[in-house]
Amino acid sequence: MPRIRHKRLDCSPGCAVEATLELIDGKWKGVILFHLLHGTMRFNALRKRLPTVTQRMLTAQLRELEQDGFVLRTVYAEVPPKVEYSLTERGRTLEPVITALKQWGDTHTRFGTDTQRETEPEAAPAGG
Amino acid sequence: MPRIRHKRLDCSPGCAVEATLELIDGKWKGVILFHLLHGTMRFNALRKRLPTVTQRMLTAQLRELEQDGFVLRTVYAEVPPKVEYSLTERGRTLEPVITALKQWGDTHTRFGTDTQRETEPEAAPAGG
DNA sequence: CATGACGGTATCATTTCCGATACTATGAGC
DNA sequence: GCTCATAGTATCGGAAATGATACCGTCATG
Repeated sequence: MPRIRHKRLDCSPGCAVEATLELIDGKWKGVILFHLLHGTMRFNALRKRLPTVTQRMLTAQLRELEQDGFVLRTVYAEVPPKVEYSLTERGRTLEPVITALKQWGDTHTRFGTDTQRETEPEAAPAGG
Repeated sequence: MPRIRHKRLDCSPGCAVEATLELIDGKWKGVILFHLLHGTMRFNALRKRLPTVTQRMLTAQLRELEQDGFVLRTVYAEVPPKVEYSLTERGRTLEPVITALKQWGDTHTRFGTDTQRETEPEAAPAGG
């Protein structure tokens, strides 16, 4: 259970902030939750949304999210395998949080573009 | 700069979510921001609010927050030293985010009590 | 001189995170 | 038998985060 970072959340009232942060932290959870907010997705569909995540990591994050009761994992007895991920009711309660996170990012970071404009020289680090 | 976790935020629209998360992540940033929302605080005052944080960590988190433009560090030329931390305007823009985090925590975790009150047998799945 | 208060900094060791790669299982198609 | 597709799992190694502890600098007090 690598998700436990605080043995004791001794942080007075602000504690609730940390408690929440701890649950949705983890490098990919935020985005996963965000995508799942829009509907059920299969494992590989999720992977396509997260181009740089490894299979191992995606699985790990999904498991933790499942453990925390945020996502539901549905396995279909088919071949090839089919596994769907969706939010539980508890997972949906995170919507305002994810939304706040998204909105802030949209307004205050350079990632606030839903529709990538190809006319923008985004990442163009001179390689030499 | 230890706070960079994603080399590339290739996560489609949800990217903004991660971008924001990255800035307020860091084990203590959330709580620090929360406390600073209520007003300027001195270093040791902050420490008292975070009983389990080490001096080293608190300093580190504060520096990152400062680097990211969220907090303002004011040093007074006195002895013994006096350093005050307060939110910048940019820092205040995080208020809705912190609030959403706090509210979710208040409602869905056992830390939702300003005045410790364990009369709430929260539905704890994964009973370990 | 020694101690205390305040706010740090430096160093060391451990824990945890995360990526790369390889292996598993099954039915379809050739 | 070989390859493809899907969804994982197992193992190894390097990087980053975090904790513990000791040391720094200054003025006041005794």
